[in-house]
Amino acid sequence: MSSSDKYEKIVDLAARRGFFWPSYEIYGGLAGFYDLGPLGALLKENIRKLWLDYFVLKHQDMVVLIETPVIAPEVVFRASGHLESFTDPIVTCSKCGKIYRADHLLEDVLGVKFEGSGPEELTSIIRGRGVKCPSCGGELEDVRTFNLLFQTNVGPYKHDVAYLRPEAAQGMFTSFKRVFTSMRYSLPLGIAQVGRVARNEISPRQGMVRLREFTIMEVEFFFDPEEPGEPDFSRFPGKLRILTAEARSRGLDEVIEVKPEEAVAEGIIMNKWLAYWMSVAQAFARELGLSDDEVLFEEKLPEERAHYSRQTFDQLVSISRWGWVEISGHAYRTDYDLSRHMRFSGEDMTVYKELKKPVETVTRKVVINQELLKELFGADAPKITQALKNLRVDEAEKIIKEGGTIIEGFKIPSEALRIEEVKEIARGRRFVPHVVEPSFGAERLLLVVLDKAYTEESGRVVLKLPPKLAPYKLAVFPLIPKEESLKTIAKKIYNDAIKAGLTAIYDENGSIGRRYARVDEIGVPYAITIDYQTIEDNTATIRFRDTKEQIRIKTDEIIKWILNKLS
RNA sequence: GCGGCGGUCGUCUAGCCUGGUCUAGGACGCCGGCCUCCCAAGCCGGAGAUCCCGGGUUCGAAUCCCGGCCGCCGCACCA
Repeated sequence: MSSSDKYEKIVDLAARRGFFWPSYEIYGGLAGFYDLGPLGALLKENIRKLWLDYFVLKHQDMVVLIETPVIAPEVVFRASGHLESFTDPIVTCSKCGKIYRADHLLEDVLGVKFEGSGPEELTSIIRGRGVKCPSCGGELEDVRTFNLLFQTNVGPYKHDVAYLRPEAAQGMFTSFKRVFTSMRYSLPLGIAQVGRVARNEISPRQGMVRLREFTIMEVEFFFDPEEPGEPDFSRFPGKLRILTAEARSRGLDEVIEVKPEEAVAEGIIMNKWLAYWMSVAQAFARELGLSDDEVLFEEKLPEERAHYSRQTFDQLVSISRWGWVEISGHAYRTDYDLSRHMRFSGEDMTVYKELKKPVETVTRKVVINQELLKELFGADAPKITQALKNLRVDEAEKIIKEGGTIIEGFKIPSEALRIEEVKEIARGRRFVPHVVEPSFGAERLLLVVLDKAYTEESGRVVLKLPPKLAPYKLAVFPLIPKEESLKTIAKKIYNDAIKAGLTAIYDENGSIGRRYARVDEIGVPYAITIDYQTIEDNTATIRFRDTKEQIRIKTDEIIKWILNKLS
């Protein structure tokens, strides 16, 4: 089975059995949009729960979950930098149809920087300099902007422009103060969110891998850059496989294996919290059915990084058809976002931290002898004071040493200035927290999970999903459906399973083999069969999806047994 | 966005070149019945197709032509 075949089969299975399919199919579909079916919705929910466990609940002493809107006013994305950095000026060749980044094209041709120029400006430069398509020499069309943000309006007035968020992060930044105060002012603090985001990709292909609307699972982790605290690396042990930007820029694909704390010590990962959350991401991937050697952290090159990031690692996983696919991004966003929101909103986003010991600092200050100036210059004194006010200590010292100076035609004696030492006691300090961000795409994880779980056994599909992720946990079958007593017992077990909070399937249709095959195909890990022996001794068989083995167990212990297996 | 190829029951497909015999055939799956105490068994019956959408040519279009949508491949794009 080739890699492409396998992908085709997964997509086929997904549509046939109800994991996912292209949206709006009855109207011909819409590129970049997918529906999740009954099984897909359950699977995604289980992935979300697992993520929540790893990134929030296991860290609930420092990470909290919030929810913010999908739509945000324009100013948020002006502050975040997305309106600038998410908008590309592009120009199309009217002859061959090739599309170029207009500013990059002009940079290449004319050797001058044009970043930040508007489309009209760029168009007139193209016309004025007679720039042609570098590929075919054809005439270029007018420059247009392409923005990956989806635009909309709030309320009836067209000028109230708003955008659909391309990441959940901005909600965490704009509500940082609220969350921080409600969490009693403690750092480090992670704010997590699961939500829909939208990116107007120019040309989404790759099916479920690149969507125009998807679910992001994100943590913005805030910490004090000077005293970041110590992550407990022993919680998620193991090595990370890293492909550094340095190696990539030299054209190498040497993957190094290091413990996260060593990667920090060796300067490979810039920040210890960034490294810590990467180790959590690795452990999370393991639970999704990925072995450590199937996961790779690729450091992005400076030109590949988002505008807000100082260092970024993509967590890559190899799947059939598409090869290495990014399942999460790990960015060191520094204080970029909070500082920008401070500037645009005027809100103080700094955090106050008391020093363990107040620090006494001695600073030297320039003191102006106002009395003397008044005496000497009378009404002109304020003008001179104004001029002297901005002197630095070293400049004032020089004037004193040189016995005075001349300002605006007035001779200033050295006695007009003196240097004083001032003691200041600092009890705390204010700073803008720094942020590292682990960010996952839920639908991609769903595809990765299916890809890893998909197997075929003599022409039959067996979806070997980790039981925790399986949409349905058990199936219950009466061996001989026309036998009422078997049906009654089977239905009772099915109802007990539902009462216990499990997802279960009851099926009495077709031969037993067919029923097993049906549930294997959708990854049900345990199948319970009620046979004549059940009537005699109250035992039923549990059949395992992956091994086809069966064990016998008391019917009233089945639910407990399964719950135990899933915990 | 550009170029190439493609789109027929849930799925895979026959038919398209060479228009009518297509009220669109088959297989698998699905549903009902019979049979069967354990891995897609068999038999009987049934439901299921806007032939991707729109327009054109023609007496007549799944079939030929044009436009669109969607998918795949290449180029471009992908913070």
